[in-house]
Formats: sequence, structure tokens, C-alpha cells
Amino acid sequence: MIPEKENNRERILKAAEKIFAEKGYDASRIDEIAANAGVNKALIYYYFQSKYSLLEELFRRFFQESAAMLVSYVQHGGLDSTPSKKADQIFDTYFSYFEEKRDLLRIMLVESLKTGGDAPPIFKLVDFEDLVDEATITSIFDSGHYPSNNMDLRLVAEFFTGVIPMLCYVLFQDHWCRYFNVSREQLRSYFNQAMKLTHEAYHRAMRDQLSGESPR
Amino acid sequence: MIPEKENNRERILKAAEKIFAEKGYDASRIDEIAANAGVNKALIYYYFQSKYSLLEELFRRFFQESAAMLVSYVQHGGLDSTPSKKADQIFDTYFSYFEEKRDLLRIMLVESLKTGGDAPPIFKLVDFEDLVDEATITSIFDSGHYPSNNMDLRLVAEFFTGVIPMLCYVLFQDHWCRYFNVSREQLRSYFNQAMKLTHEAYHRAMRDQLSGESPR
Amino acid sequence: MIPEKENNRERILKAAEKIFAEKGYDASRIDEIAANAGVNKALIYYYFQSKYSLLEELFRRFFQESAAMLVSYVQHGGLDSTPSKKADQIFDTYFSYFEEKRDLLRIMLVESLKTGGDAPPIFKLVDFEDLVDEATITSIFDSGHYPSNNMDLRLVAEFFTGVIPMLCYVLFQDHWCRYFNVSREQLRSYFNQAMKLTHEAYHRAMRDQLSGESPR
Amino acid sequence: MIPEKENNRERILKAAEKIFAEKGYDASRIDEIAANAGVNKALIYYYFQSKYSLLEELFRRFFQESAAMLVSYVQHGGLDSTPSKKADQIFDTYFSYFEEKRDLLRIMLVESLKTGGDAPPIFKLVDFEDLVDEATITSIFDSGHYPSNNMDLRLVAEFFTGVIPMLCYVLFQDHWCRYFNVSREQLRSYFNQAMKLTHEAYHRAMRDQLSGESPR
DNA sequence: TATGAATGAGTGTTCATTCAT
DNA sequence: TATGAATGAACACTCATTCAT
Repeated sequence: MIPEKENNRERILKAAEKIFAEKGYDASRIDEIAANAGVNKALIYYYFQSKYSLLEELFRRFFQESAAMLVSYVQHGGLDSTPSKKADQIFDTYFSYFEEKRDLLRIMLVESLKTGGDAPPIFKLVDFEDLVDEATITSIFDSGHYPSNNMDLRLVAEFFTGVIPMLCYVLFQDHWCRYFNVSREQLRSYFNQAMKLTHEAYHRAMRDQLSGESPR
Repeated sequence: MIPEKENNRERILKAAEKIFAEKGYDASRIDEIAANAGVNKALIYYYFQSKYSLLEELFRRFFQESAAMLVSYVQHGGLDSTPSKKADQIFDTYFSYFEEKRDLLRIMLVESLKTGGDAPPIFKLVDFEDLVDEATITSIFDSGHYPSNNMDLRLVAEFFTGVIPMLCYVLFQDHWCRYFNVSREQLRSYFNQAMKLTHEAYHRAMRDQLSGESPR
Repeated sequence: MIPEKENNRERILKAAEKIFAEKGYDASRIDEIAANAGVNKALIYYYFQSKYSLLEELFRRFFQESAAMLVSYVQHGGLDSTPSKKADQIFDTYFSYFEEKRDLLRIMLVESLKTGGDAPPIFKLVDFEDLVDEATITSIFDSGHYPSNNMDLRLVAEFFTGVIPMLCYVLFQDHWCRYFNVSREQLRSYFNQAMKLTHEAYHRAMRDQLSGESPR
Repeated sequence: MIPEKENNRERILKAAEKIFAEKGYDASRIDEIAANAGVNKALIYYYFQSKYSLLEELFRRFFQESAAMLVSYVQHGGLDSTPSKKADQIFDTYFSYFEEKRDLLRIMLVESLKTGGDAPPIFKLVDFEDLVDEATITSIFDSGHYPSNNMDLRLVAEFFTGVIPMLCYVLFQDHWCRYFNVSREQLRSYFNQAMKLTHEAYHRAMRDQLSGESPR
């Protein structure tokens, strides 16, 4: 009831997200996270096992929240029935979600680029199988409308020419504006045009292929 | 001509590139680079100012080499005159170059994602102005054929829907194959299709727009 | 009568004894003792002043129990009147008591070896003056039968050639069996022979000296 | 040639020996060892892998030195041919060596009392097989003169009724004097008497058994 | 050029102990 | 009595960097 009296655990996570995003995981210091959360350093180890488990908790929450968002989005009839509008909607939704979670996504991309570990966490952005039920996935990707033998192609295309460009746009836009001396609005407009000409072209091609495959 | 001597500096750089690629910049240790180069740790500081300047030198060489490659490519008449074939050629050339320099590009992307510092080094992949002469740039991007008021759009599109997808493909392909259980060949084929349907569509659109703009 | 209640203090002490014995005092952690006792960590500080006072309480109880054992042993006429048999009896009694309290004795010896603090607690093993009444001491050590001017010698001899070897035997027997590849029974037999040939020889000598001193 | 310009490595080891002996291994702090050696803390890690490897090096040197001492002692005709005198000589030699190495022996006994690890290092005090050649061992223990089937008994007796009492005497003498209010000389005299009456009795018994076994 | 030795400033983590309730 | 949360002071160990030769 007292939203000000936020849990210290939450404050720690929020601080970690901020510091990790600013400096990268490796260069982030527990001391700084503690200071930023206004908390004793040892308290971090009261709530979390290690520096890395802070990161894991952030990722865990992100994917949990993403899944919840997708489900609620679908259930509340958010999706238009016209395929092209549907794609637009999904695009916009993703876009604002990416903007909102920019800091965490930055960390996630960096961690995904480390060769050593497990699967890059970023793959989960297009692979929700263990996060969301079958029906939702079907509804979102509308996979019934796509040539069924092209599931893998779909995944590859969505990831490398849809998610990745959007993600990198979100992560690099500020630097880009400064470096190339454009306004955010201009850049956004360019990026939208580029996506229309590329990724949307792909969606159109997919639909065409489909209607050619099973006409009438 | 005495390859054994005089090349401690090179051995250090080679070792740095290897260790950086294996562990990422932050997690790499000067000790390990020295050991890997078969050289005393202090010698690294004789040749280089700091750990970071090792990275800078690697980046510097990379861009220098890229530029040289571009120039020689253009000069030796490598580029076909048909626009669509030309694009294909550039695509393939970039592709194999990215594959070859994958390790360094991985580090470069990670460093580019850090918010603190200067301009992301990765922007240089589409901004050769201070690396290559005007004529070469013109020749490569054939910018004369593009609507002149769309230079910025061109840059945005090339970067976010061309370079970035290709780069991420090169960096993530191994993990993708393992995670989604596809062969490298299959994945490559999917990726090529996706790029054809997206980035190439953009190039086509650009040419169409151009011929519409200045017909006859 | 409600054994479930009221005994958190006991549970803590029991857990402390176990953990201390397993890891030694220094390496034992209050957290682990609390967990092992099924009790909140702070409760330990409700019942005890500090980690060290846990140890002190364990030592205190040990000596109290030892004293009680000695007294009851003497009072119930446990001791034979023949000196040599009496010595045997005491030897065996000590032996099994040491075996039983092995873990605590190990800690006590370690603490006794620290140079910094007070008197080594282990000295109390031969100095019961403030634990047991005079009569019992007299009865046990039969000091009336020993040359009165040799009280200190008696103490030294009992401690360094009686108590200490027995204690170390109890503490090292398992490791010895493994290291020298002997069975426990064999080792025990050797040790008994060795003690017969040494410590018992001393007791015999003492008695001889006594009968020579005050014959008839 | 400049004995003052002692190696920092040696200074570190000397300091470690001192601090370990004063506080025990666990309670000793690397910072304090560094300060005591007049050396930067990081230098300790330049010469040694870890805190524990400091201890290992100290033990290694001790046993190496012990072995060298034994060998030189035997080779320089130090040992009398009369068995009883020989035993006395060995006793005295051990005694002064133990006094000299008291600090390290204290640490070694404490470490030997830890149940977790390998074999107690203290066992090496009676098991020189891998430190010294066969001939020296034979000469020292005169094992040819002892009943050959009692080798294990001999080891047990020497360790628990010879080495251990002497060691504990050396480690506890100061505390004993303070606690029981005796002078060092008095205590030493008592201890010598006690050892004569016990351990020496054992040696005598052994010789008697031998002469009975193989007379003439 | 080259190196063995040396160091200041951290670095994540631990732990006995205390506090508020 | 009992507990979840909180903390100060370490602690072993690391690492980029420098120095003397």
C-alpha cells in the first residue's frame, strides 16, 4: 500500500539493471550497485547468491513479463484480423516494449555475444515455446497462414531481419543521432521506411506465396 | 625477412586478438596475452600504452584493411555494372570478410554496445569517409544512382537492415544451429532467402524509385 | 516434560558441537549452526553472547560432566583396591570417555594450541581442583600413596605420558590406520602394549619408590 | 654474498611462519604477513599461489631440512654404539630440533588435527621413507636390533609415547609453567624424569626382548 | 628491447553480530 | 522467544600498470 516503501530487493534489482546497462556486466561493480540502491553491499548477498544471479533474475523477470504481455495482448483481442495490420500492430507493440526495456536488452545482447556459455538468451525473443502456450504462439505468428514447410525460414527471417534490426535500432539510435547529426524523429522516420521496404516486403512475400499455394 | 625477430609487437597483437575473441575484452587478462605471445608482460607496455590501446590498434588495423580491400576491389574492376549483380557481389564480399574477421567483429559489437564511451566503432562499417577517397565511395554505393535526397535513409537502411543482420548472422550462426538443431548449410540457405526477400527488396525499390524519379 | 519446547538452546549447543567437530572452530559458521539446529541465526545471539561463548559452554559442560562422572565412579565403589588394577580401571574409563567425547576433545586440543589466549583448556584434564572435592581427588590419584614431594612430577608425568598419548591416539587412530594400513584392532593392540611398556612402567616405578620410602 | 639483502620471498616465508604460529593458520591474515615481511600484499601472490601454499612450502622445507639433518647426523658418526646412549643422543637431538622449530610444529599439529584433509603431516615425523635413504633409517632406528616382527609396534610406540609427549611438552611448556607456577628448569627436570620412566623403559624392554629372542 | 620484481587500488564475497518487530 | 532484514569490517585474491636493471 505504501509504494514508496519499496522493497530493498527491488531497489537492488533496479540498480543492477541500470549499472549493468551503463557499463556492461563485467565492468559493473557490486559496490556501485549497492550505492545506487542505497543499500549495504552485504545485503545484495542476502538476497542474491552472486553478481551473476542478479543478471539471471533480471532475465528471468524479463521473459516472464514478455510472456504475460503477449498472452494478455492476444486475449484482449488486441490483434486485428487483417494480416498486414496485424503485422503492424505487432511491430509497434514490440517496438515500444523494446524501447521500454532497452537497458536490459542491451545487457542481454552483450551476454548473448559471449561465446563461452549456453544458448544466447536473446534467442528467446523468437522462441517462446516454454514461456507461452501453443494457442498464443499460433495466434501471434499466425503460422497456420504460412507455408507450413517454412517454419524454420520464418524464424530465421523474423529474427535476423525483424527483431535484430529493431533491437539494434533501439540500442544505437542515440549514438546514431549524435554521430550522424540527425534528429531522433528523422532517424525514426528513416528506420520505419527501411523496415517497410525490407521486413514488410518479406511479410508480403510470405502472404503472396501462401495465397499462391492454397488459392481461393 | 627475419620473421623470428622484430615481430614481438605483432605476436602481442595476434595474441591479444585471440584472447579478446575468446573471452571478450573485459575478461581478458594482460598476463594471458603475454603468455600467449611468449613475451614478458612488461613488454606489452613498452609497445602499447594500455590494455585498451591494444584493442584500438586492432580496430584501427581492421578498418585500414577494410578500406584497402574496398579500394583494390573497385580498382581491379571487381564490380559488375549491372546494379543487381553489383549488390550481390558486394553482399558476398562483405559476407566472407565478416566471416574471416568474426572474432574481432564480435568484440567490436560488444564495445559498441557500451553506452559510456565515444561513438560506437561499428558505425565505421558504413561510414568510410575518412578511410577511403570519395571516388571509391561513389563507385561502391553508386550513390549517383540513388535519389540524392535520400542519402541518410540509404545509410540507415544499409546499416540496420543490411550490415547488422549480416553481422549478427555471422556472430550467432553457430549457436543458432545448435539451439534450433539446423545444419549450417540449411541456416545459410534460410538466411540468404530472408535477405533476398528483405534487403534486396529494398535495393530493388531504390532502383525503381530512381528510375521513376529521373526517367528517360 | 515437553521435549519439543524449551530446548532450542540445547538444539543450538548440539548443532554447535557437531559443526565445530566437523570443521573446527574457526571454519565453522554461525549460519550453519543455526541451520543445523533448525533455528533462526539471531536466536543464537539471544541465548549466547558470541560464537566463542558457544565453545566455552561446551567446554564448561564437558568438564562438569567429567567431574560428575569421576565422583559417581568413586562413590559407587568402582575402583578396585589393588593399585595396578585401579590404574587399569582408570585407564579404561578415561579411554572410553575420550572416545565418546572425541570431537570436543579435538577442538579443545586445537584451541589449547593457540598461543594467544588464556590457559590451555586441556590442562583441566589433569587439574580438577575447582571441579571436584578434595576427597575424590585423593581417592582417584591415591596421592597419599605417592611420595608427597613429587606431586608436580606426578602431574607432569600423568599429563605428558598418560593423558596426551591417549588423547592423541583417540584423535589420530583413524588417520593412522589409513596411512599405515593397519586395522583398528591391530593398532589398538599396539597402543595398549606401548602404554603398558611406558606409562604403566611409570606407575610401577612410582609404587616401588613409595614402598622403598615408607616400608612396612 | 650480501646476507642482509635477503630475498623478499624468504622474508615472506619467515613472516608467514611467525604469524601462523601466533594465531593459527585460519586466523592469520595475508595482510598481516605482508606487513610483517615489509612487503606489498600482492607480492605474496607473485611468489605463492595461495595462502595455503605458503603453509605447504613451510612444511616442505621443514621435512627437507629434517631429513638433511638426520643424514648428516648419521654420516658424521654422531651416533654412539651403545644402544642406551644412542637413544639418549637421539632424544636430545630431537628435543633441541623441536625447540628450534616449535612454531612450525605448532602449526603442523593443528593442521594434523583437522579431520578433512589428507594424511596428518605430523605422521612424517616417524615415517621418513620418502625423505631419507634406507641405510640412514636402519642406522637411526637400529631396526636390525629390534624384533623384526614388531616394526609396527615400534612405530606406534615411538610416535605416541615418544614423539608426541616431547612435542606437546615443547608446545605447552610455557603455558604449563605459568598455569602451575613452576620454573622452566623444574618442569624440564620433571619431564625428563617422566620420559626416563616411561619411554626409556620401553626402549629397555625392547632390547631385553631382543636379547631374549636371539641370544648369543 | 626485454624482463623479473613490485605495487595500489580494487573485487566479489563472507561473516559475526545487531536491529526492528 | 523468535525472526527476517540489515551491516561494518574484513578477506583472500586479482590485475593493469610501473620500476629497476
